[in-house]
Amino acid sequence: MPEGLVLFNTLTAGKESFLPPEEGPVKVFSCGPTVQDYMHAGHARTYVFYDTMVRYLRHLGHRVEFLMNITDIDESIEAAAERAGVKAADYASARIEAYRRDMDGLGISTLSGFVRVSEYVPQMIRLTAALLERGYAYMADGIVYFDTARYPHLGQLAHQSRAELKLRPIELSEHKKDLLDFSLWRPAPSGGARMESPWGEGWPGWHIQDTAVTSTHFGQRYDIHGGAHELIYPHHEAEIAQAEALTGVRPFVRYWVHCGLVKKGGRKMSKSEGNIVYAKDILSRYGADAVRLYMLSHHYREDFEFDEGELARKKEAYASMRERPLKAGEGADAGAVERLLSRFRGLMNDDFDSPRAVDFAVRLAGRVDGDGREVRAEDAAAALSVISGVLGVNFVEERSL
RNA sequence: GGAGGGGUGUCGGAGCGGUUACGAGCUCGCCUGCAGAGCGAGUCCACAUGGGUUCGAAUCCCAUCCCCUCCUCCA
Repeated sequence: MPEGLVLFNTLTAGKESFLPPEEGPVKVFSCGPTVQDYMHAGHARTYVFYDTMVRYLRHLGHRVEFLMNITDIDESIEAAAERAGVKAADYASARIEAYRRDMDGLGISTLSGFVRVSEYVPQMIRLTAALLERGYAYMADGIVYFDTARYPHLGQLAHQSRAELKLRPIELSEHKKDLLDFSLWRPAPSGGARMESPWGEGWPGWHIQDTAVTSTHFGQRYDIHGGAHELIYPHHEAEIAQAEALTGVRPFVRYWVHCGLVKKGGRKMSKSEGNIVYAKDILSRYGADAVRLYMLSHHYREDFEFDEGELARKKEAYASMRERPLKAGEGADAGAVERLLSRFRGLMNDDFDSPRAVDFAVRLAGRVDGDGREVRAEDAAAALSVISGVLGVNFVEERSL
């Protein structure tokens, strides 16, 4: 087992050793939700994973800033608000509150910022203006487009050439110079809220929203960008193009860490498929510990079928484990505890192998180590107390003061 | 075309170099007025294919075949 954390980087399509930045905290950004509806199990999986990733990085001693955006400007929100007969802004605010409740319910406690993109419109306008000024963008039919022909590295994340990318054109329009160009600013849709800009009242493009948030808080480069792998193209590809065109700093993000999707009925869970299971429902039925245990028992890069029976079994397993809880207390042998934790780290260091780490924790709760050898209750409890903090699952009963 | 994940006994599903995982189903037995539940035993030690490394591979390496997911918006 190689020393230190190794993670899979989509950009290089391979596992790499994680090297922290030369100075300052590890800066982590993950794509957050568009608040058109409540959080579903797929979102929950994603957020639980990145939360765990950040907990683990902190456990390793890194200082981490973890930022997530909330997309609260979107046609789907306007549409949902109209169906509900309320104003879009009110609708978005209510859904954001619901999201915060679900995030809390899931034990996602690592965020240093969970920000609404609508508060970053001035930055989006500034970035768009700068791209226009430097010739990386142009106007056509009232829309400001990013000129992908000017950026030579498009496709680096998806590992595809421009020709291959063109097989899947985005944002169809006859006014674009190139099939691959994407919008930075466009006129407001009818009935939608309007935002002032030098190019008329309108809306920011999707991709510039995240770039505005991260450039504000993280500057020209940051360390880890997360999100599900469905976002690689065009979203993440566009983010890279915008940022690097503007700053010339490559790579814009050092490690791209994409997670897999949750499926239901063989297809990815999504509103349009109509196969959604809401996070709030599984939380109330099974509890945060069981839900996290279930999510983390699948490796983050793996797509998996949402199986409620399996989740129910996790709940039972967790409940029976808690019937005779280990109590964190005195009498632990520091050396033995450290050996157990180093074993745990060995697992997590291999591209965040949470399924095996969870298995290890469950065994430890039964006072058995990874080799099936018995562990003293005091040592197991002390190690589990730390592991609980990393996985966000309570395996021990903390001593009440 | 690209990327990721897989191919294990009837099914589901572990396994990460060396003791039959486990669960479900099925079969038989015990129990029972019958059925079920429960208990016990069994379901011939299975791992996509072909090579290789090794004293030893489902587990590591190479090649091949097949399956699933994702690549408009989307976590």
